[in-house]
Amino acid sequence: MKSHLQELVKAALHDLHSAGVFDFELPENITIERARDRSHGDFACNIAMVLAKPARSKPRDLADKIVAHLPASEHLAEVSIAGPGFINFTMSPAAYHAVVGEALEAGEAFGRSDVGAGKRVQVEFVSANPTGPLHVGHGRGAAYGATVADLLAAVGFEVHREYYVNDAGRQMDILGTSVWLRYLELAGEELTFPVNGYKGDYIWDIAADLHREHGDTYRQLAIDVFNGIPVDEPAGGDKEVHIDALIMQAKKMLGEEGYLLFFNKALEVILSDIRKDLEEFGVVYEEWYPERSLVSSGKVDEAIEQLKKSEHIYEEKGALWFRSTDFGDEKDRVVVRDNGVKTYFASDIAYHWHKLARGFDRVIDVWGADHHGYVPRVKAALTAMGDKEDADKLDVLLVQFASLFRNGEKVQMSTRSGSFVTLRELREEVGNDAARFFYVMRKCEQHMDFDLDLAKSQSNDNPMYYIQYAHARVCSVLRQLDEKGLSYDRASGLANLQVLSESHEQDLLRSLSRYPEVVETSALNHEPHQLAHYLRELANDFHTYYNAHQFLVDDGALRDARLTLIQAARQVLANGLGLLGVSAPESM
RNA sequence: GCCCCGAUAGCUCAGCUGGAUAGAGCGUCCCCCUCCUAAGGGGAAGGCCAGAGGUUCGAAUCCUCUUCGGGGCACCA
Repeated sequence: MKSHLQELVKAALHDLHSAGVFDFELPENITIERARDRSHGDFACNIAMVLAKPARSKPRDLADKIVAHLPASEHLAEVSIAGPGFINFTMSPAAYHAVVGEALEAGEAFGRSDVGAGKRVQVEFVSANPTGPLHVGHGRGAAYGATVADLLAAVGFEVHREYYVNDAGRQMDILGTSVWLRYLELAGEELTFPVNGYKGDYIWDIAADLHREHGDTYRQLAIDVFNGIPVDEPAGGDKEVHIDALIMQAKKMLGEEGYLLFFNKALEVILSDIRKDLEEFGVVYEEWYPERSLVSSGKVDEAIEQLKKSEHIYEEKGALWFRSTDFGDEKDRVVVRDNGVKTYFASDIAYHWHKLARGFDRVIDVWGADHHGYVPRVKAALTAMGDKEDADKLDVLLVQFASLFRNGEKVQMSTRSGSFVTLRELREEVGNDAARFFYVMRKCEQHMDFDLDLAKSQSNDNPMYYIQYAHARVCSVLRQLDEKGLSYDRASGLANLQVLSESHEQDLLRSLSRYPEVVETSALNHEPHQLAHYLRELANDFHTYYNAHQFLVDDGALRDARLTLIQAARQVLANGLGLLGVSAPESM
């Protein structure tokens, strides 16, 4: 509907332009908005006020001219000029009735569009280090990223969902070493577990597996393992130095093969757990991209070479620095440490550089808001290696923290103790549907209070149940047809939509017609919450209608029309919930 | 100190990228099942859009400053 009106206004403007009324360039985009107030019609256009100045004309006079040049359209019932110079459009009943037919005919495809056709977009999200199970913070990134990706796909983009696996680097070494130490304990050694080691139960599980499979093959005496290792923090030492020394010790005592056994086992177990967790959450990826492959394929070195070519690299205090301040970063960044080890940032530069080389038109990263300081340096690197245009292809969406609330109190989370709330625990407690819905109900830059009790409650307090219930109610009504011995004929329903004269029916039709617009703006703005809010409004329209009128009436034509209308509503509810990764139950 | 995000009804939040009289839900109060699931619906009350300037036909929305929350400022990942 909206795009139709834009075409009409555009045509009128061109008409006026060629008639010589305007001597300036016509605007590319014409804003058409839904009128907030019904008395202003269905849509409003502010173009006359926008162009009043360049046209050296009063807004209302200009509006008069535009209206006079509007092409005729069967979808338009009325056009009027109001207020300071708004052009208000009222759509014809036929325009709304057409939506019902479209929704039923297109089915699951209704609401999809092709505005993104021909464009490839990559969405990278979650990408949590594979050092333990996903926790509730990752959950928000997962739900948000997956929904943004699905929305983009719905409006025609070719979407590539990717998980960057940080399977190289120090954190992974700490993980492998932690598993080995637990293995030693299971083998009967007594030792003091490092403060900085990973302490979760899952580490014990992995160690137990290895001990079962390999017995005491990799056992060493604790006294030997800790011999010469600088003391840990509780003993007055430095926990970082302590753990680094233990890693070196593990590598030395286990040999490359033995060390890799522990390292890879830990990685494999945890990664497959993460993968399973996400799959159960309805989140699937086209690709799991390992950091190790970047290193082994030489892409990290290539990236550093490329940076050197760009002459934004210098050496100082034995380290190699990228002069990111040339591109607006607040300080320069180390790429290769004085010990010759490349930083995580180096991998990340290579990774993002390679992303662009893979030919995506847009690259989206979904990050936790705590990584915001990282954005300027990554963009700086991309600018240095290519140009500003490359850097502009990267969109970093920062997701703020989510706090869980139970019984009105904040649930404390701590990774330190290893007793954090995992995504899996959350899913088991409130269900996948509620988790997916609640995570995207708020826009991503908003801090979120996740109310566990509300997510579980089966009442209209809970917006997800409210929406699902509307869907189930339509299904229930259709089931009653047989029981009541009544018939339904869709063709008759579509042909008789003009009998739907009740205000509740008008409201529902109006809401249904908005759906394609909502999907598009939600997708292009990366704002799934808009869709969530829309669905609540649509469900409200339906419930109100349900309470005010009987659908299974004796009048056949009216019954067919009403059932056709609510089936269109059911389709839109199902499609919208589907895009959010939430099920649309047929009965509740 | 610097950077990012937020501040809208008692509470949790929308507000369609600058539009017409600021909207929902919850909570409070009143009302609606001999009727397709009351897991529902209707109504009332509730606001100096944190504060102060600015930009223009027009500001909750854009800019500056201030105040208060949250997060971040490594040769960690």
